[in-house]
Amino acid sequence: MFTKEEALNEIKRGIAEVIDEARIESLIEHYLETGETYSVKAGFDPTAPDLHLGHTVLMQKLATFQKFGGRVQFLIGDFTGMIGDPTGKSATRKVLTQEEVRENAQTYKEQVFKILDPEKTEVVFNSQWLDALGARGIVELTTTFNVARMLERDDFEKRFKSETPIAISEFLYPLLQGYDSVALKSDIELGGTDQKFNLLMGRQLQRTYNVGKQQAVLMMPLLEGLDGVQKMSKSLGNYIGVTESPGTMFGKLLSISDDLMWRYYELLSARPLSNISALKEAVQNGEVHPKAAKEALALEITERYHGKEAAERAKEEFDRVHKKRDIPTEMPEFTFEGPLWIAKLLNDTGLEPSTSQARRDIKQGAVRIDQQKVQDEQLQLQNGEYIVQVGKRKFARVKVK
RNA sequence: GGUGAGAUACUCAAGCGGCCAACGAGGGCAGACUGUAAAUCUGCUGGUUUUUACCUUCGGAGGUUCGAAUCCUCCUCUCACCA
Repeated sequence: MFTKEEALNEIKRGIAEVIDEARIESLIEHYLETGETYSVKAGFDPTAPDLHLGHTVLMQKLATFQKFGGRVQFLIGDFTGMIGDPTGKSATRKVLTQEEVRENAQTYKEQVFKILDPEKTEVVFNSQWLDALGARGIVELTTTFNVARMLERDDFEKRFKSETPIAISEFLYPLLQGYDSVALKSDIELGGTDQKFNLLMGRQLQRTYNVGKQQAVLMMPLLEGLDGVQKMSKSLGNYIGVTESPGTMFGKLLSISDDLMWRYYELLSARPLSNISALKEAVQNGEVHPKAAKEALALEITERYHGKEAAERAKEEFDRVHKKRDIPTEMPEFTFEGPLWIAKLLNDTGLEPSTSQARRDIKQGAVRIDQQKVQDEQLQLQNGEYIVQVGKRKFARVKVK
């Protein structure tokens, strides 16, 4: 079992903001006394899920709640997805078919249950109750709120002042998301900091609709990407996707800076806080090498998505290439007709984007054949098998006939 | 609707008739150093085996000129101010 303090510490770990902490406290107290669980809601977009570690921060927090008596309401916003959360960028959204929503939900489940306990998770779709709401229900819902309050939302306010159009449907989004909390009678809702307005709406509506309780709200920060500065996102290329290969995942995790490592420990690791602070201390006074700490993190995360064996193989492979300066066991293979100019070969194998770039790298001593630096940029490869390498990471096995 | 400013390589940003494949910064790649990194130092960063050369690039289309990213005309788009 656990103590209330333990639970609260883990729950508050890494969070950006909490509203109504007292309520969370009493929910946990109640659970400890009576064993009665409570519900924790989090909503997700039904568009194609391409999850990266940034998304998993929220999942991790949900998993924490599951450890401490929480029941997760994993909400897929298939109805609200039609509107799209109003960021002001894209006004209209493609409406997904039933089929697509189901497929995406399936993908979510596959990825999400690597973190969440399926026994304590309920997957729900908001079309279930929002469809039933009907025109009458929606009109009623809109009477509970007024435009002035709606315009308090940051992005609405900005857009209104700058006279950027706001569709009426966009006003509906926060209301509908809030109504989800009414329908689900959630005790707690989790979301990103950007969701604050919507999350509070849930609280407000629960009171208006006399649900008999008001949800506490917990907001998670956005995870920094590999560069340690900007938020992790696919478009910035600083992400680690949960479906990436074990080798790639391990390598990327190991390449983050030491500072960022602690942030990742805080937000992504399943280790208890006490364990992490002990580790941090050990690193600070030199007992544990920072690299060892980073390896442990990389192993933990890689293992979560690919299993223990694959994670360990990824580590061995990484050590082989980087520590021993050896060559990897597997690499792409090519066969060409010889004789072949080295720069052309580099270009043809995709190791270099152009022969010009290849020449530049040869000049710099970045290109190796069978571990030997290439000096002559005019080098012609004759028949044989070679292992060609550019920089530290790019390899290919080449057969010349 | 009117007036003014602008559109340059991945991004920002110089250049304002030849010395421009285009200053500089960021990013990226590579080398050294390491712990794999980070920090630091160095090099490179349109393409092409004619590599002290050639070809294609400076919003688009034309034009002036021996020669244009730079000047002229039209077009498209962005921003600012006025109404």
